[in-house]
Amino acid sequence: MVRVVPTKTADPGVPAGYDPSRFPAFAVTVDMVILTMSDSRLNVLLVRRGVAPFKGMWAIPGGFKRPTETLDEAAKRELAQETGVDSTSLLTQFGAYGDPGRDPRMNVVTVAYLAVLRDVGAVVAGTDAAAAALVPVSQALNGKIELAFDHAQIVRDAVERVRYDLELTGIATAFVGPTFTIAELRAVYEAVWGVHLDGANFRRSVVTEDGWVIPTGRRARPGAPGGKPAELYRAGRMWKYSSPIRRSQPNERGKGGS
Amino acid sequence: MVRVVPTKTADPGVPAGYDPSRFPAFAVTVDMVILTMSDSRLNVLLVRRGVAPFKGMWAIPGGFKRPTETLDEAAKRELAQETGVDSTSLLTQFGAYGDPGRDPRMNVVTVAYLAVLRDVGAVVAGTDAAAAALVPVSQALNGKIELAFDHAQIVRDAVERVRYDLELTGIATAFVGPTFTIAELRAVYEAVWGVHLDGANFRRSVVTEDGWVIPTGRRARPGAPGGKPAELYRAGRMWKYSSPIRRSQPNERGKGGS
DNA sequence: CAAGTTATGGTCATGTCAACCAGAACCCGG
DNA sequence: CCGGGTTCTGGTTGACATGACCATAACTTG
Repeated sequence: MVRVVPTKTADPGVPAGYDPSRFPAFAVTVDMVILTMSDSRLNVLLVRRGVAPFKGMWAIPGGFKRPTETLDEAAKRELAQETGVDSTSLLTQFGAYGDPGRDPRMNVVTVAYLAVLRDVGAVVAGTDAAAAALVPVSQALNGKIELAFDHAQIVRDAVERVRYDLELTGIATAFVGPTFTIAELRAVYEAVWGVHLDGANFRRSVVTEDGWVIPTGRRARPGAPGGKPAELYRAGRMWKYSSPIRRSQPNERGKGGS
Repeated sequence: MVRVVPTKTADPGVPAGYDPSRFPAFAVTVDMVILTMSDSRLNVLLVRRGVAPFKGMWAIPGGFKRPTETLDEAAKRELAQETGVDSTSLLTQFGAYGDPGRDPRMNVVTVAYLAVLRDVGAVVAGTDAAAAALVPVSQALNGKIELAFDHAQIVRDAVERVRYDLELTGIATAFVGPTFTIAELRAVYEAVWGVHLDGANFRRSVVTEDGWVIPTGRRARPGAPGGKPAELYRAGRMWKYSSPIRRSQPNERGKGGS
């Protein structure tokens, strides 16, 4: 089954029939999937294209990588350009897309980044409404809103990635504000996973995972329907791979996307 | 904290100061980290570079992406070219690398793929020993073997990725032959994670996860030191995210990488 | 003040998993 | 051929995690 192909193994980077000095030229772009929570739903930041191709259509923000910067730097620059947020920690590269013809103008390979932010409603409100908007990911994924290029697939992959990261890392705190209640944190899981979690059990899991959330002495004011005021926490360390809350299908009523 | 940046949001893909029709040109390559198990160690396939830059140094195989093919197709083509193996299922894209200066010749962005194969010793044996080799990843990562470009980092990231995938997917069966014993499968986990797992408990976890391994009636012949002949299995379906064996630090003596 | 709502704390039953033990089936050396 | 060593296989047990559920606290509105 494993055969030997002796030719070319000694010269990586040069496919047969190609002159090493003449390589196909590509444009490299960095595209950002900026996710946020608004009214208990997962939203993505979209911009309306002002130039051809796909002029007037919605797309995720992005831009050309410059030869003098790294991919991460390009992503950070784009994020700051779009939202004014300057934080590198919550930027995650999650995929590269290079299908031929994905950009009708030229050969473009794009590197996709995922950014998780707390409510960026201020950006949309302050900007020309036609230029940028936060839309629920459900609308962007079911075709309600048609996206330019292959951006629908990119958003789909980003959401899938954040679903995993929610379980494997402490990324959930990036969705909420600098101080938050356990219920707000639970709303993140419920929105992203599309499930319903028991409040009491969720709380126990979160507070026993020590170092993740840190209690501030204060309490939040209850909402309209009243209720006991919730304790306020702030984010502690984000760990890699320690799994605070686990996704499970057997119980926990809800959709539980399998 | 969130400020409005009205300029340019309507025109994604065009950084300030750049003419849209004149974008920086990059070469796009696809590099492969081909991992395999040899004598209970995790190995990576390296090739010796025959041309400048880094001529004579070890590197991971790769090549230019062609404008007419997708990234996945380019990876599949490269894998077949290097090993003769033609299987797309075990190819995973895991990262893109575009630091300025990573290739002294020109601006190159590379998309890295991970391939997990059962022993490809035949490939190396059939090739000129100077042209290709299987080396333990430990040697490639601790600097014992110096790699060209930023390939050391790419290999490091690939190993980290496979450590995760081992827990989250059924990729472990890709390391072993078409039929295998539970002990061989356990050796994969032990080598990749650097831990020691209890044989009895491992077996129970594997066989209860139904559909993953399928018993063939046959048994393997014991090795030199004897022992009860082990039952032979073949790989069943590979699932996504169902976690057969879990990584844990508290017990299971060994290094148990944290 | 009563009813409704949310947050928080606790109990309990179940399931999972690591640790451990025992027997089965092979090897080798004497 | 027999006994010790080794590996594989199956079973038991105890600690712990987790889901389901109940009770109380502390707020809201009417």
